[in-house]
Amino acid sequence: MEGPPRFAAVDGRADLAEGERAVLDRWKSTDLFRRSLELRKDGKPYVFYEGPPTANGKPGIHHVLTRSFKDLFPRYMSMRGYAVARKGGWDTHGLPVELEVEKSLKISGKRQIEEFGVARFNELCRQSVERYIDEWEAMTDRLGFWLDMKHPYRTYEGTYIESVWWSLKQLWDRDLLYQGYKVAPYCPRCQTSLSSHELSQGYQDDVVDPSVFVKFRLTGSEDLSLLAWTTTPWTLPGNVAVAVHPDATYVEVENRGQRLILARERLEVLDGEYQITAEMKGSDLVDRTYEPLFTDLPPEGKAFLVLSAPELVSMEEGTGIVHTAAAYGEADLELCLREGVAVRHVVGLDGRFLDGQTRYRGIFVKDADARIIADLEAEGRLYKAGQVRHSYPFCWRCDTPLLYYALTSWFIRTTAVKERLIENNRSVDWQPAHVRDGRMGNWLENLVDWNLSRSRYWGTPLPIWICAECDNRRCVGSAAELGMTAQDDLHKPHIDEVVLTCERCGGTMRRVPDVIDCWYDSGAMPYAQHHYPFENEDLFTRRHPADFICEAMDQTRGWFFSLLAESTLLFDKPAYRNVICTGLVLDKDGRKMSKRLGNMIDPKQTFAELGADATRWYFYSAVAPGSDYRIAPELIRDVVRRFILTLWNTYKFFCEYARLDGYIPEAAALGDRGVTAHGDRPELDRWCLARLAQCIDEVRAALDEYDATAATRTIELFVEDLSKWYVRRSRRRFWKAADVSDADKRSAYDTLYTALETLARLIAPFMPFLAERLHRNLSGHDTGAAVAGVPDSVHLTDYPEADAGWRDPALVEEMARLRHLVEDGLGDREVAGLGVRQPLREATVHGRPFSPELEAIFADELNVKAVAYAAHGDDEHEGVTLDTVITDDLRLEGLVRNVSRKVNDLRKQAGLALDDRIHLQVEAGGDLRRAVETHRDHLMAEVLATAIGFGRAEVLSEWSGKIGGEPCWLGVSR
RNA sequence: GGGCCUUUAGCUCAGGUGGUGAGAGCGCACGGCUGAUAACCGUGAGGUCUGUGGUUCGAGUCCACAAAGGCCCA
Repeated sequence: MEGPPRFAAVDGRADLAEGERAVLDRWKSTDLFRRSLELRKDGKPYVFYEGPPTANGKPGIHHVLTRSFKDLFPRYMSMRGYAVARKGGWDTHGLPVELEVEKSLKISGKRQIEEFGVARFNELCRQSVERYIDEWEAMTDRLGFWLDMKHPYRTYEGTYIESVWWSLKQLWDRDLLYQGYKVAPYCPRCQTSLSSHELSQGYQDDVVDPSVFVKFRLTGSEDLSLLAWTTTPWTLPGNVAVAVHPDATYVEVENRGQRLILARERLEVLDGEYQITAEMKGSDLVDRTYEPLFTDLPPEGKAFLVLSAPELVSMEEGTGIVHTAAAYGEADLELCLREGVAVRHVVGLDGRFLDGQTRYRGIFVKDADARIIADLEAEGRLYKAGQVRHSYPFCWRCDTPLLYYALTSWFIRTTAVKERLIENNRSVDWQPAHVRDGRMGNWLENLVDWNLSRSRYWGTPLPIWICAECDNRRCVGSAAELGMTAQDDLHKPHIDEVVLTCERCGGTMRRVPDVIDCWYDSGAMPYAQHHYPFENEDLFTRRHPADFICEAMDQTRGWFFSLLAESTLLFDKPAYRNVICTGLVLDKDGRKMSKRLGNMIDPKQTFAELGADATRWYFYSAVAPGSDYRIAPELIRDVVRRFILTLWNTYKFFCEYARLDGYIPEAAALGDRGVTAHGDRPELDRWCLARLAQCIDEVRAALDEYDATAATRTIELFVEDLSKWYVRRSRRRFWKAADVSDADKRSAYDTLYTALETLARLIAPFMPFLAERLHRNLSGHDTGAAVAGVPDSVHLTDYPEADAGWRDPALVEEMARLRHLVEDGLGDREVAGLGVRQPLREATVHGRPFSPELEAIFADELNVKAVAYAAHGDDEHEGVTLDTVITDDLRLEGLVRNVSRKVNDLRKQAGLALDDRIHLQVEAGGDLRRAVETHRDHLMAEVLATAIGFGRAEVLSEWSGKIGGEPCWLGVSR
């Protein structure tokens, strides 16, 4: 013994969850997160952006998934010496928040919100977004995710809104912000458009609607008409064009005295006999004009002509000629805007025809269908009318049939920078890689202008004021322009009371009542979280773009896009360089988690039962990023058993023996003996360090490529090798009764210590708690014996770097060969029916000779006295053959080994300590007695006996039975 | 309707640029070993690599189509 134990005793049970809580307490009481930031504050910045969640719902296991990755890389880079600020943030605006509040107030719709009072309503929204903030913080904390939640950005703060206003003003000044039309599903009773989420709730099947075939008479021809089909006759007064497929074949037919044009593929819609009189391409029809069906509200500008629209024309139904009402169909509007065709409404916001539409003025559109059909019939414009059953959307609140209706909206001209967006996206490293040109790339290729405005209440107000007199428009880029500051409440309804004077005519300017899409808020976080450009210009410049972000796959069109778009529009840069998209979290059967199926996993429970480390490790190692995660408690439990406990037990093994022997790792503490020089270590130890070096190299390479899966699997393999080969092969070196100054024992300690100490740092970013426990004890902090300068936390250390002297690929390969040959030999033993306890004379390796040290390992594994080699050709498989002749000597050795095995069992049963010495009593006859006598010294050493007596005696623990066919009694006492 | 992803052993997953008999862990069966750790070692059973075509001397891998499931967008 060299002194008091340097290492604290290690519990047999790892008790992971309890250990994690203790580590958390220590982190808190020693202010560790702050200290870790302080330590690296002069390092090169590594920029991480936190994608803000909305805290109006409880955090789920899928949030744990992304947060695990969000923690990993900042921790890794911090250990690499980078300064990694990690500012938390909350997304606070938006329709989901409003809907939650509506629900809690038991009100619904804009009218009722206005009656309730927008000021009170928005105040409730503000409170509601923090409802679950405690749970979010608790989850984040318990996971070990180091994120500054004390100084988060919130998208509702005045400073944040002001930065957003600044950015919109930038766009305004460059003519990238404009007012236009957008067709949306619209409820005329609630007088609001619906989001796609609301829309999907309101579909009804088997809705009966009219099916109408209408004749559009070509200009300059008495009786030749284009035949078109629609299920919404009320949109016919709004008709401005018809669309054809330019590549399809169209025919002119005579049918029941009428001359019609339709697609050849759609002739089946005709009733009765017909005769084809001409054939043409769709493109031949383009630009032909026709006579309008209704003339009482003529559009101003180009209208009533045939347009080419391959995306609009289906050959599955209808006639191949599509009636186009610009204001009442999304694709219709897009087409008309593209072709410069006039867009005008014939229906008001209440769903009734406008006064100008004299024939149907004031009639609700759906009620006008029958009259319109009758009028067309009377005027000879109807080919036929019937009914169809199809699914049609209704308002989920009031069951009113929804209208597709063009509303005034404000747009960002994202299409103007489409090429830059595509280029910037191409510079991003996506994980998984296919997202870049797949999901994201395709989205960008089909980019449309960003519909920015929402006619709602709880959001960043659109900072545009319009003069009531002269229609002059002004975009405001700061609070100061309004005589306000960022500390004022810039939300509705207060902001709506701010009236400006028109610079042009002196008239009154009022704000457009809309708020903006909350996705724009989230995409503004790189600059708005720092109140740029009003403050922190330097800070923003250094922290843009981000080096790393991570969110779930569904953010492609969400945050991933809003970040990229704003960064490109404002700064012509990508917003992030590396991004990990995680897949979904599914249950074990691949089903989505839902309350209904009862297959939800509560993170709190998982943490309490299995720990955050195991959960994190599962997410890193289970599948490649981007794939879906199937998750169940037993899968995480498997991580504990297979990996964590293996590591824990190796660590425990080391500490137990190191305490017994008084081992101290530091060279300085050992005077002139020092740590074992690399060249003096046995080959097994050099192999262990070579594997360690290989592991470090691979882990660093994987993390540098943001491949957590490869990194964790590499570590798993190393821990397996360490425990199941290095420790297994080295056990006797630790327990042999030699002083720790014994060079071989010292080398074993030095090697295992190095492996474990390095592993603690290697796993620190992945499993911050377990790593901390290992580090604190191995560094001596748990016993107060730490050497000066060794950090009290693993998270203040540097990430491991492989020692060049350790690398030895040839040795790694040679050991792998040895282990394969051992397998082969053990297989042979089984076939021969010879247990491994029975020594054999010789094994013959058909292959290259081993070095003497490896040969000894090989011989010991196979329990053979000697190893011979036989030549074999290069193309043959290497193999082992055994000499299975058992001599008398060999048989006696086998018997002794059986005795020592039994005695060690008795020691364990008697509860003796590892280093307790015993007195052994043996009663046996014949060969067995002879064997014990012959190998007396060997046996005593094996079982730590100070004496062997023959015959029965009073003992602590005893056994009787047969060994090698001979009756035998064994007893152990102190 | 469009885009993308997934499909390999009972389960969870690996299988760069196509190359001799398709892998790991868990589970199962058998055996061995153990002061070897909620163990360990060995052997074995278990696969039409979702299907159908194609390219090729050769396809789990490349191409096309199809099926099932998933995500996003219409």
